[in-house]
This record gives sequence, C-alpha cells and structure tokens, in this order.
Amino acid sequence: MYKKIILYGVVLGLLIIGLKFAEYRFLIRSNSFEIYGGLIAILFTVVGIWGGSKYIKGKEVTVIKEVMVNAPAEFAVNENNLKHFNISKREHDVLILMAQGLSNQEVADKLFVSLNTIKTHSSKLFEKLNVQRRTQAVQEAKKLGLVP
Amino acid sequence: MYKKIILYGVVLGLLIIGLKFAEYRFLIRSNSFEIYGGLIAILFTVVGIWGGSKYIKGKEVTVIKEVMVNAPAEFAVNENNLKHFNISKREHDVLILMAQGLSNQEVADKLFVSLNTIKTHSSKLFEKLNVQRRTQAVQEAKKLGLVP
DNA sequence: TTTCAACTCATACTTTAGGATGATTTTGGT
DNA sequence: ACCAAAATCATCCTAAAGTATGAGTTGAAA
Repeated sequence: MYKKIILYGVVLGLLIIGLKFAEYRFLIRSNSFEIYGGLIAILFTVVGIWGGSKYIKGKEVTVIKEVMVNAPAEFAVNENNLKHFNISKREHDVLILMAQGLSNQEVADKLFVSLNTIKTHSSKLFEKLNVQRRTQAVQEAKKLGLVP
Repeated sequence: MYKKIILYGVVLGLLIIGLKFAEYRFLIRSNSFEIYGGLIAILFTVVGIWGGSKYIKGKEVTVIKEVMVNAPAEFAVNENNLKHFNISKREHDVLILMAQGLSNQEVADKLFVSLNTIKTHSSKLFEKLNVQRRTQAVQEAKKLGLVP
C-alpha cells in the first residue's frame, strides 16, 4: 500500500518535471495553461479510472446453498426466505395465488388491480427467485416454504 | 444517457469558467500553473474514479447464501390414478417434465419430438385432468400422486 | 423535507401456451 | 394380417405470459 502511494508520488513528480521541461523546449508559452490543463485533465481522468477501477467491486454473484429441512405438517410462511429473496408483501400475495394455479388475469381480479400490475409483480418475482416461468416459480416457492 | 453527457459537458464548462474567473481574481499569477495543475489533477482523478466506476465492472464477488428448503418426500407413482384418468405413458412423461417447470419446447427437446407433439400431449392432458392451464395440471398431478 | 422503496398502471412488443383439426405412422393385441 | 389406440407432426389461429421501459403515487424512514 505504501509502495503504491510512493510510486504514485514519484510518477507525479516525474510528470511535472517532464511538463516543465517540455514547457521550455517545445510548447508555445502563451497557450501553455490551456494545453497543460487539458492534458492534465485527460491524463488524470484516465489515472482516476485506472486507479479507481481496482477498488471497485463488480456485480455480486450470489450462490444459493440449499439446506434441507423437513417440511412441517401444517404450513407456515418461511419469513426468513421471504427476506432472503427480498420479496415484498404484494409480491408474496401474487405468488400465493399463482401457486394456486390462477392465471394473471384471475390474480388481478382477486387483488383488484390491473393485469399489467400483476405482470410487473410476477416479472420481479421471477427475477428474485431466479426462474423463467411461473411453473418454476411455484416449484421454487413451495420448496422455500413461501406458499403452502 | 444523453442527459448525462450533456450534464458532464455543462459541468466541465462551468468549471473552466470558474477557474478562469479565479485566475484573474484570487491567485498569484506566477504560481498559477502549479496550483491549477495540481487542482486539475486532483479534480480529474476524482472525476475519473467517479465516472469510471459507473462503467467499469470489477471482478465478480461471490457471495454464498444459505437458504432453508423443504426436503422432498419420497415418491411413488400412483398407477391407479394413471388408469383412472386414462393417461398414456407418453403423456405421463410429458406431465413429469412439465411438473419440473420445463417449457413445451424444453420438453420436446428432452423427449426428442417436435413442439407440436408436446402441444398435442399437453392439450390432452389438460382435458383428462380437467384443467385449463399447466400450473393447474401440475397442481392436480401432484395431488394425485402422478408426479413427485 | 427529502429520499427511497413499494406499488400501481400503461404502452408496445416478443414469446409461449393452448385450441381445433386433420393426417400419417407405430405398435400391441386378437 | 388387421384394428384400434397411441404417437407423431403440421397448420392456423387466439389467448396468455413475459420483457422492457417509463412514469405517477404514496407511505415511511432518514
């Protein structure tokens, strides 16, 4: 870590020396500020991107590790899993009805909202449960104890 | 996207105006190059980090998450119900894959037949099980012990 | 008060599912 | 060998489902 800081400083110093040297040799003095300013801006934008990119963490890849438990005789929603998968109350409502085999339209009617709303909810559910289809969502939901 | 680019440009423009303004008001001209150079360097390092972080993805970070799932009970096909509902062997194959959340196309691929064939099978299944949708069919099939 | 997530709904579009119908080919049993 | 059921596939069409995007509302937390 210290090495990097020192290296950084040294590089900057050399750079300034280089610029100063160039100033007296190659460039028209009257325009130097604009030119140097621009160069420095570009240079340090790149430096920033380069330096910053090392400390930026990428997308988190969540690996779900399943732990088998015995399903209880009577059903109780697994609140933990609801939280784990960040499923909202309304999404859960939709999930329950979906698991009963209802179509989106039927779910919409039961919940007194529009078909579009249900589509939105179910799309988000599929994302959160990491599935593509409602049949898979229902499967997953049952396994996770989110629905009876 | 365009908004961001425009915003970026506007901010840079204002910045340059600000620096020029400051140049004639507050700072000693003789030292201006070093001061401005340093300021610009710092500023654009930050800009680089900030701007770059939005478009540069870091190494993926793997997060392991444990979730509790219901252990599947051991399963045996209820042959009686298969006969009762007059479900053929092939239809049963389709039903099983359907219950695993596969799409018709995926079922077709697994069974090495065409999509149309699967559609025919599933249509007949829905008739025989007296349901309208595949989600209902899966529900019913599980209840009847036709699939795990 | 600002901010933010959840909820709602819309439009426009693509993809699957499902229904109706008819045709050909296997295949198991008499 | 023959028949009936099962299995295969096609075409045409409609209905649901699903994706993507934007946007207005609201309630609760900072």
